[in-house]
Amino acid sequence: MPKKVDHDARRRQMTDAVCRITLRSGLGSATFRAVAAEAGVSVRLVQHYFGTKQRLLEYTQRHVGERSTARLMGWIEATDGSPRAVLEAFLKSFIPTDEESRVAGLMYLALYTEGVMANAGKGTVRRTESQMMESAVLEQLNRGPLSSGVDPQAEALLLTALMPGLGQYVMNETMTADSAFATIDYHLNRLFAAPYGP
Amino acid sequence: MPKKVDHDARRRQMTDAVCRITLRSGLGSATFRAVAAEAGVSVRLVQHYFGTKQRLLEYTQRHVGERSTARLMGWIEATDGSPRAVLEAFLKSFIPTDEESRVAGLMYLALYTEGVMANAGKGTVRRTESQMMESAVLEQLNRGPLSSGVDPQAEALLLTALMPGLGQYVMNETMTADSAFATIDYHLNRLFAAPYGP
DNA sequence: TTCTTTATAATACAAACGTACCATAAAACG
DNA sequence: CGTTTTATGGTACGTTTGTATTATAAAGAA
Repeated sequence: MPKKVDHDARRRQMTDAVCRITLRSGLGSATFRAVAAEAGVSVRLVQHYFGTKQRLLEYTQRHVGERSTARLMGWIEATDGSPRAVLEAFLKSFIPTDEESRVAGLMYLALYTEGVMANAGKGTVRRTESQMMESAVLEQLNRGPLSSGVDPQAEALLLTALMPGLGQYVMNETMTADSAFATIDYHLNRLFAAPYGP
Repeated sequence: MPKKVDHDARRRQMTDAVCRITLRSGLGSATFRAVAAEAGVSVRLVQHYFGTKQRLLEYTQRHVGERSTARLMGWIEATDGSPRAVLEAFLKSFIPTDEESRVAGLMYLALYTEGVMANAGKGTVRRTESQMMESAVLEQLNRGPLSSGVDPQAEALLLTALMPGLGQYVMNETMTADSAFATIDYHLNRLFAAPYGP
């Protein structure tokens, strides 16, 4: 048998190439040939590890998602565990602050758009991610003391819709990451009751 | 000289074809040949009126934008002119409710993504639209009596980032248009002070 | 009518794409 | 050692793309 190789690492090497190319010149430029050249391997090898292009993109999406999740977990574990702090970390993880999170955001936008477009008329869309996000937000909201007049359910929906937009505005430099953070802080301040009463 | 023809109407006929195709099977499927077939004309004619594909997409983006603007103006003129009502109409115009606005939203997403990707590393992005939106929102917020603790500037930023997200969630059927409307109403209620005091 | 300009058409072409096919080297296992 | 399995490479094929080329019909101007 041939030299034993870490398939997952090899795949990651190529999906990383997909990310770099997409970041540089768009998802449409991530062809088999370009990916192979960027990863420093032959075209045949990309075929060997992914077979079809659709699977190449599926793996890319998964890898990007895994990194973002790991990133989020790190942020959350660095908090004191209070509902306000956990929620803040969760929300702020959607704001790109360095190259890695910028790549993740751009890849998500590109792949999400592709998916929405492909299933535009078919009624087959992924709503699991946003639903998971919504329930995670709701869970934290239900823990903490909220200001009067705050509807946790409505706020969870609102925050779930707000975060991608904030992230994208930071990505295309409409606003800085700091002002996105400030916006999150501002809104959370209006949501949570002060420790000594509303 | 040949028969006189309304160039703009002819172009619109073809950009409409681009929209229908994009809605059905993605922007990538909007090739010259597909657009020509969908519009019922020859490929050469599409070339004649747009020359290059980039210009075809530019015109499509402009036409979609014009329709959305007209749609928004109609909504606003149907209000009583109060800051709360104008802002509500403005925000709700981002929620797709019929086929036309659905198309507009999808086209915007597709073309916006294409644009973000193309200029990802170049620092050349269009931030004019969202800045115009932000100042329009701010203008209305500054008119009306706001609840205590509301920062108009921060809220304008927040609403500007929220609307595309809400619109997209309605588009991919994560939520219904009615719950998006309810979310907007809920948030505006927390923003504006009641007529008889906070 | 005749001419000239423009709308429209059919098709050709080079490039790029995803994928299939054929070949080779090397390493684990008997 | 030899065999077999697998990673890897080079390349060819058919399709589709955007665009260029050439040609024709028709309608206003003279």
